[in-house]
Amino acid sequence: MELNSLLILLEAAEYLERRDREAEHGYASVLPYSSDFSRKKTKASPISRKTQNNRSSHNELEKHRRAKLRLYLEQLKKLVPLGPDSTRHTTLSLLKRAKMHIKKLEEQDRKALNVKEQLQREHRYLKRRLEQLSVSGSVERIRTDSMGSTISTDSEQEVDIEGMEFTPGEADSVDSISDGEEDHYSLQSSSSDTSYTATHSHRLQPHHC
DNA sequence: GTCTACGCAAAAAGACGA
DNA sequence: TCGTCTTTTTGCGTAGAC
Repeated sequence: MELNSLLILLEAAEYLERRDREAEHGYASVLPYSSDFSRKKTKASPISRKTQNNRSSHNELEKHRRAKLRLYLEQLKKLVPLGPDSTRHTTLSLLKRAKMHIKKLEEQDRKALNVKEQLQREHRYLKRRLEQLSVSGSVERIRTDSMGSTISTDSEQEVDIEGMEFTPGEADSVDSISDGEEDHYSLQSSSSDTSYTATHSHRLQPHHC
């Protein structure tokens, strides 16, 4: 359905709601034509054939307009979950439901956006850490090579995880991400030459800039 | 300024369930 | 029968074309 039509229908719903509310409270409804509340139909005077033709064509147009409205309402009915009590729906109840449905979808959208941003932040942080680790890993390798040491291997990298902080939310999401991948964050030396063992099971605590 | 087309709202009439 | 909702008819306002 066209967005414009939906918006029109929602405006109509709000207008009807407002009118109902105000009727309950006993004050005049807000009409688009605020200066012309007392627009009454005058008794028809004898009318010419031309006027009659105009009237009937106008009636016909009005019929088309209502048919279009009905069509939009039918289309809207297919889009809006009506629930089990879908025996009888008035135009007003359908429009109210549509309004609620749209609000619900907007809320879902907002939440999904938050999660997405959170994951993007985590991704950026982990990428940075990976770069840092690969840089410090090669520096360490160069250092140990020049000293002739055999302590460091490719799988042995000291990870500086001090001073890294996650917010509770981020920590949780890291938890969920690293489930079953605990050894990504727990590095253990397996050097056979020495008894050196470095186990880091600390929770990662990144700083946020 | 007039004409025309269009849309909206009010009132009346019709339909329908409790 | 009464209340509520929908449909029909009609008058009015407004924008655009001329």
